[in-house]
Amino acid sequence: MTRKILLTAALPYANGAIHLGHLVEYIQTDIWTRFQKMSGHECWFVCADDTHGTPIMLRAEKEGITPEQLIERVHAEHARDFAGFHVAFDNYYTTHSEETRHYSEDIFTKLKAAGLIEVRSIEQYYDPVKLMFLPDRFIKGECPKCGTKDQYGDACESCGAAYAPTDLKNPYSAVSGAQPVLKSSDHYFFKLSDPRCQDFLRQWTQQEERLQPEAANKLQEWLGTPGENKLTDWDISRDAPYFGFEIPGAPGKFFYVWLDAPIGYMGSFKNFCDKKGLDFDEFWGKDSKAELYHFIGKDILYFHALFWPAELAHAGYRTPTKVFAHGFLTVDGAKMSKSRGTFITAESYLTQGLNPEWLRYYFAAKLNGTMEDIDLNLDDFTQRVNSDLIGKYINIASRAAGFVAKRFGGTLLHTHSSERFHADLPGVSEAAQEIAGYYEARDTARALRRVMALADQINQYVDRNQPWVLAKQEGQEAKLHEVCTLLINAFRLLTIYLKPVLPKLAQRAEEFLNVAPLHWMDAGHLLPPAHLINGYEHLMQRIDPKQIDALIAANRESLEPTPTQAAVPPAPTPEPHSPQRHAQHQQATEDKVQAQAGALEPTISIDDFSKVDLRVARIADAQHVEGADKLIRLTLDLGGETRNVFAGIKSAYDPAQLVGRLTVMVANLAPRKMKFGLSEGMVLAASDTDGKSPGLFLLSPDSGAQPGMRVK
RNA sequence: GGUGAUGUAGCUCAGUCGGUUAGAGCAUCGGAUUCAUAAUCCGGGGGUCGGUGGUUCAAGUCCACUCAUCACCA
Repeated sequence: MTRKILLTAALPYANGAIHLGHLVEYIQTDIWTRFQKMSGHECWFVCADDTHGTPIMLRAEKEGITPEQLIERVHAEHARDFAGFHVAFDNYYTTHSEETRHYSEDIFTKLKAAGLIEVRSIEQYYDPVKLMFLPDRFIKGECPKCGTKDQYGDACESCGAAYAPTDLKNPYSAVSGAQPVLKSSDHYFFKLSDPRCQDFLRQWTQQEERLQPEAANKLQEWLGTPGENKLTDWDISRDAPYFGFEIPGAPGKFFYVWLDAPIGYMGSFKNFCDKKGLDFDEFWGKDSKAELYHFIGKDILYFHALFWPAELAHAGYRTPTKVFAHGFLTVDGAKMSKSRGTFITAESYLTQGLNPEWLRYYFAAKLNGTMEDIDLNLDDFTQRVNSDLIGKYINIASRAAGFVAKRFGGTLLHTHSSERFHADLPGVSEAAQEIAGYYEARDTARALRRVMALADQINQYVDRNQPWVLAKQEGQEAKLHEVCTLLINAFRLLTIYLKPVLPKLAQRAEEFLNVAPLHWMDAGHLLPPAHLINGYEHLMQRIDPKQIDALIAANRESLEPTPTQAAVPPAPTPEPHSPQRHAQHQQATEDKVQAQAGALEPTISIDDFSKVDLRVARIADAQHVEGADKLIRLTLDLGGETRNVFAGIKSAYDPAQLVGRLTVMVANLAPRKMKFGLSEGMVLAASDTDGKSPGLFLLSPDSGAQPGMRVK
């Protein structure tokens, strides 16, 4: 029976490069798609760039381009990276499309008609300089719990406390540095707390095989017991300025990016239907019989297993058949790290000349359909790929091909060899069904273990029959021909089993075997008698450990700010939103630790330190410097003495907001003549050591300090 | 802090309903082999199954506690 299947992978955010962490998901989904297509089902795999939200808007602004230009450029980069790893989407679209707008408005309107949308006034931090409301991740300040400075508005990276941005002490805007003010505004909410949603989700999430058991547990936790009403309403609007879709009938209000992101699945598929002449409603209509699967990272389970099905169900659409969540990727047992060179982008992997199918194979060998994290162990990666793919699988073709070409003119045995095959290599063709079951269950690790066990069995067969001995013996021609024919057939079967994982290699193998593209069904028969194969060319190179070293080195080097990067400071870490954001967040935390621990200056004595005369200074005046890009002219009051200092802090501070505040300066620094005048000292400010993380932060003494006090 | 997971050989992982002496691949050591781009085959060594306690005729598996790691807490 032909199934109708629609698959999605999570939408990557149009604000950064695809990296190895992303690829876990796209490769996993691609393997499943290819398996279903090979099995003869009607299967479509759609995805899109997730293009809306504050981070995109600000990033474009910093680059001096429009958001549309930014997302178009990133779309091309993403599409290139995915193609490079043989991730074969049927449609790779964008959420910034008329289709996605249409379904966003449609779903919103229907939810509103159902009484599930409510307008409520909420108070939020507002940046008075930038004239915009600030998302949590764009407000920084001191952790209300442990006092650590420069923490984001949602959680403390030092003590792990979670809180509201309004809880932060001494908050400031990560966009302008200004102190935010509280301002109220009307927001639209999706009433997830409505009994209809709670009841629906309680039933939907616990349905058999809807979610993985671990995920269902997690949902149970979020939902609470019946009557507990743990779900709260979801804020789905954002105020202008915002890059996204304006809400119909609500000027200046936009759909929150997380509302239209999953709707982008529909938008992409609608766009595909229009190009292909497919019936959209057959897949998304309320009574659709088609299967709909979302592959996601475990971090966005909340959105896909709560908001999304609740929205769909109450807007008159079908809900997902299943949601498959996977874990995160670690490299050598640790979070990906730029300083260690393990934050590896898809692009660098490819430009370093590594074969994408190595990674596809390794990920597949690790993925088992659960939410567990998977580790890319670089030594294991090298050994496993070399041993499994080259030593075991490809070697089978290589061992037989020479004899077939030299002794039999490339022709296989002229008689049917099926009986002999099943007797000498029992189970090799029968394993097709078992392996298919593992693929279906997304347990590719088990599927590949099974395939490699078959490869071992086949290599043992070679050693038992010693074709190189037969080749030298009189009258053993027929036996040699038979052994080689069996081997070529065995190789063909393994190629079928590996094809979802290794599409490109399988294609080359098909050329060698001189056969049409292989389908799963083809495992049911062998090559015909007297089949002619082509000359063997080595199908895949081994991984040279030096290539891995070079890859790590290249990704470590990329930390050095290039001219382009220096001109375009990266945006603050955006709101948690997608696997990519999660990874960025991980990496930011990790690098902070690395910078502190790794890049310290050599030890100095207390006497050395005493030579630096640090003083508390009051900023008496601050002025823009005509003709200077980075400088602000500060007049510093040292309690009786004033100094003129040029500080390179224009990127982070507005002169007006500096006047009156206290800071710390080096009072005995040799005066320096600058283009704009004499600078008599320097003020102290913190910034990221590698210039990668944004922001520049002037030091301030605690209250009570007076201008002129010595800092020691 | 609460919750959900994970912890088995040097590394990466299997281990079903509790049931023989806990398995595989890789790595390592010894041997064989030379068709195959040093690829293959045979064999050996390597484990207090995170820890403690309990249930049981029997625990990697079930229970309690505990330690470590990861994630989530909208």
